[in-house]
Amino acid sequence: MQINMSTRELRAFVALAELRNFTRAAERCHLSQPAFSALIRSLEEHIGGRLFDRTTRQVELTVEGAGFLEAAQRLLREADTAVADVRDHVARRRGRVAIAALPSLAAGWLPPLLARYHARYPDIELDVADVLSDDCIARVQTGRADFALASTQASANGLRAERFCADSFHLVCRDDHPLAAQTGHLKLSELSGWPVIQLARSSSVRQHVDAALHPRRLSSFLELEQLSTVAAMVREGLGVSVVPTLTLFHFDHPRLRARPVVAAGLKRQVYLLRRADRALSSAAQGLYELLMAQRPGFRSAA
Amino acid sequence: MQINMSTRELRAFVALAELRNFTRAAERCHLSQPAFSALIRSLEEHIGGRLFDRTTRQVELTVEGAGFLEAAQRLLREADTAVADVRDHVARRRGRVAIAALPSLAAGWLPPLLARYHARYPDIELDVADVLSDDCIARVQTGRADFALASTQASANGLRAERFCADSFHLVCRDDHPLAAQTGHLKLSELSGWPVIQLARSSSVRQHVDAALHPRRLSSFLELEQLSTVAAMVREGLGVSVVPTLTLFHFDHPRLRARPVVAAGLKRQVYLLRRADRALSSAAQGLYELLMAQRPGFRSAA
DNA sequence: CGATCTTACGGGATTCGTAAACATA
DNA sequence: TATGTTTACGAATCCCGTAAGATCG
Repeated sequence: MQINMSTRELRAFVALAELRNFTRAAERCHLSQPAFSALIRSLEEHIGGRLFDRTTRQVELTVEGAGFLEAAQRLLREADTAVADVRDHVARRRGRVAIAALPSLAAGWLPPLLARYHARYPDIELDVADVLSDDCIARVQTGRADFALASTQASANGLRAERFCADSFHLVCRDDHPLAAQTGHLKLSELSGWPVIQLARSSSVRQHVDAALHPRRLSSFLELEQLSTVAAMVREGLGVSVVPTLTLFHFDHPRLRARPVVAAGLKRQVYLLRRADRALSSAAQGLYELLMAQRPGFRSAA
Repeated sequence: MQINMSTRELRAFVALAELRNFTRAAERCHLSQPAFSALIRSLEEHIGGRLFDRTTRQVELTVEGAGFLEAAQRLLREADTAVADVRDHVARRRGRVAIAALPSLAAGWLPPLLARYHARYPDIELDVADVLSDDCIARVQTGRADFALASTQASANGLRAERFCADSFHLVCRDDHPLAAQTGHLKLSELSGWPVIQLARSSSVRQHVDAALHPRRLSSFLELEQLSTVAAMVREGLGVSVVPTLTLFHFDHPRLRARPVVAAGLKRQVYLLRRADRALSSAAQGLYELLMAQRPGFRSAA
């Protein structure tokens, strides 16, 4: 037979067991003494036996009550920590957020936002996977990431996608390059003939550029994996490159110039992907809200 | 901040977490669905955050709620076992009784009563110390025995004594002994001249006999520790002895005769000793009541 | 006789169930 | 539209505090 028992009853029981005095135990529980007495009596009735031997002058635990005291104290401790735990998680005093983001976002735009999040919730563990789109999706699907910022929509597969931001592209070249002679927008056609340093075909950046040019192709003589390497090559004058605006921080150098590129369809959409069947944890929700409030192109690129 | 939380709230939470459906979870808790809904809401308010993400069509644990679920299930398990434990002890389904009793009582009169107690409460552990009075007292004082049957009053020392029974004495001798020629009561004076086999001076039996005779003394030529040895010696015709009535079972033999002894003050009082500051456990109380109901000389010597 | 627990009882808060409103697939 | 949750609300219950009563040292 299962009983209804409240922490208040247990606290009353423990107080009386420790103080051996109804009046003082009632005070500790912020109850009138008769109310406290009734509480103890009801607990004893529920349990089906005396927990205390009492006269008007003396209150003592029964042998059975002494056994219950240990259990009651342990139960109270555990109940308190259980509640404190969930409160901590809800209040973001503890917890963990795991996200996945394209390297181009993870390296440039994300860090200052993560810093702000960490300053606000210093005891939340952060796990950022700077991986390509496919891995981003896999991590969200398997629950290893709470959400992801990637450039594929992937609306199927139990994921929910919402548009996060749109990233345009820039030409980057050295200041002594002919294309650096002008400022302002650049048409893709102006690139023809110039050697272009590109990223590997597996990267979403490269795929966007290729798709925008189709069926034309840039004259590429060098393919690299990392944008930072691309920047170094451009600095050496080996060629120019076309990169998303959000990655321009890689090319922040006195001798490098950037010009926006205009081309139909040359726009990289970034989506925020999350599981459709699961709500975000409080900690993840906090990061989500911060990212959404600071999404590039909507208010201020942080 | 400590919260009031009841097992009913926890059970409701666990039911909803498992069934993911308010209506069915309410049924399991024997509540109307709106009442159940209010219960969950109040639990969430106390905790300060959502435990479930719910629409009218879907109920899912939040990440925080999932963490709380484990704690809630553990808490319920422990609360149930704690209550079951104390109930078992109160109901004498489990427990332990330790008593101390004079060897003369422990060997003859006590065993059938213990057997009855054990038949009634088979899962109560029994611990009987068949020791002399001083040890009986010490065991009760130190808590190693719940109560004791001994022949010293020992009203001081934090013990409470109540008269248990009075034991008279018998002469025992072999059928060919002159004292066996008569039946009926025997005066102590009739013993003079006959060799008497006695117990050691440390035994309460011997002390009673000596006190009753004072300042006379029996002609003792043989002192023994155990009554069973006394019986063997008497059977051999080495002498007679004077022993408490309750120990006559040692002398139950075809060739042995027993005659009641009349003498002023030759009466052994047996007291039940218990700690004054402590009530008996339920298990001990059960044995106490059985022993009191069956005390020798008050109704029937079992 | 004084300190302390229990009982009695009226008032207030809590909680229940029914019924209606609301929301989502 | 059907299923299922929330809101509204009157009623029953529970629980508290004051005051009187009982009990033990």
